[in-house]
Amino acid sequence: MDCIEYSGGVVEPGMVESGEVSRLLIEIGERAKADFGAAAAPLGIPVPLARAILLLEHPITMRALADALSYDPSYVTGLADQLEERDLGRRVAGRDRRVKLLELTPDGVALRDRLEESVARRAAVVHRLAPARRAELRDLLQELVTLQDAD
Amino acid sequence: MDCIEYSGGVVEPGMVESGEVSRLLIEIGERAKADFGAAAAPLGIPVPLARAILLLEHPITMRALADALSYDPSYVTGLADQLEERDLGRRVAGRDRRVKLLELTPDGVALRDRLEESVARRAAVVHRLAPARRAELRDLLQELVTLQDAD
DNA sequence: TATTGTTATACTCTATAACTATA
DNA sequence: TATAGTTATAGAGTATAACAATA
Repeated sequence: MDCIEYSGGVVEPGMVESGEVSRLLIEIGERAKADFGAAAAPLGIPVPLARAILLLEHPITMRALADALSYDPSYVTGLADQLEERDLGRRVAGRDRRVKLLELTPDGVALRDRLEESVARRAAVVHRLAPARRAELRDLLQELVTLQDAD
Repeated sequence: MDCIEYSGGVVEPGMVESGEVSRLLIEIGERAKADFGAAAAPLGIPVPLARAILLLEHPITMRALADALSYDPSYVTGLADQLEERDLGRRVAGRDRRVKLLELTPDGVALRDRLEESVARRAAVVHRLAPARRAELRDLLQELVTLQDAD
């Protein structure tokens, strides 16, 4: 037969590799986050705020930002507060008066550029891969995001 | 010319993609961790402990475990305590009497099997990928880990 | 009734610093 | 002197629950 016996039951082929891939994604995600933090720290920006800033290329709903970052909306309220305190971003009213759009100030845009550059320069984990392999990886990750967002 | 101008300076080709890949790795890593947590929660195991258990296929030094998990050794002390409290693992003396090996008890091994099965089954993020693509991804991630461990 | 965002709060995760014991 | 592990503690990160306003 084509299945694998486990003490807990029977698993379809392909599932075991899924577990392996999950473990690797978590492990490498942690390392990537460490690199990312090291790139953002000199600019005085903690990781969650830096992640938000990079997503603010266009104005975006607080809720949409929460979804994109996989954060609870209540946490995004705090991030938006920090952006305003630092004059990096502001809330603007949407047409539906329940929603608030978040957008970067000129200072925020400038910081975002510096952040992008710093992150790209210090992406130690990724930088070791040969360019062609890096492109393959980007395509796979992009596919993964797209597949999940389709739900 | 072959370079890209940034407000902060000039960046070599390939670096920008590195930043993009870093961002994707963090984003997907978070989603993978959420799936992982959902798989471990029914077994009563928090994420950091679950990650440790999956790495304990063979007895391993506390320091080696810390490195593999990218945790500070002081944090691994706490994880080892939790394993012992739950009778899932124990510390055993090494030949060098400074080091302690961590190994799973029979209960720990049983739990590890169930954990592996549950994680594989509920790896929602990864499961959407076609098997061939999944294999490519695994190879790339494995390459990434190997490259970094070579330092 | 469902959705957006906010507040207050508490919990989980993780590192730092100072220490002990062994090498 | 350098390395493995521990202790105590503090800080960052994140979610939960209850709520207000709008749809």
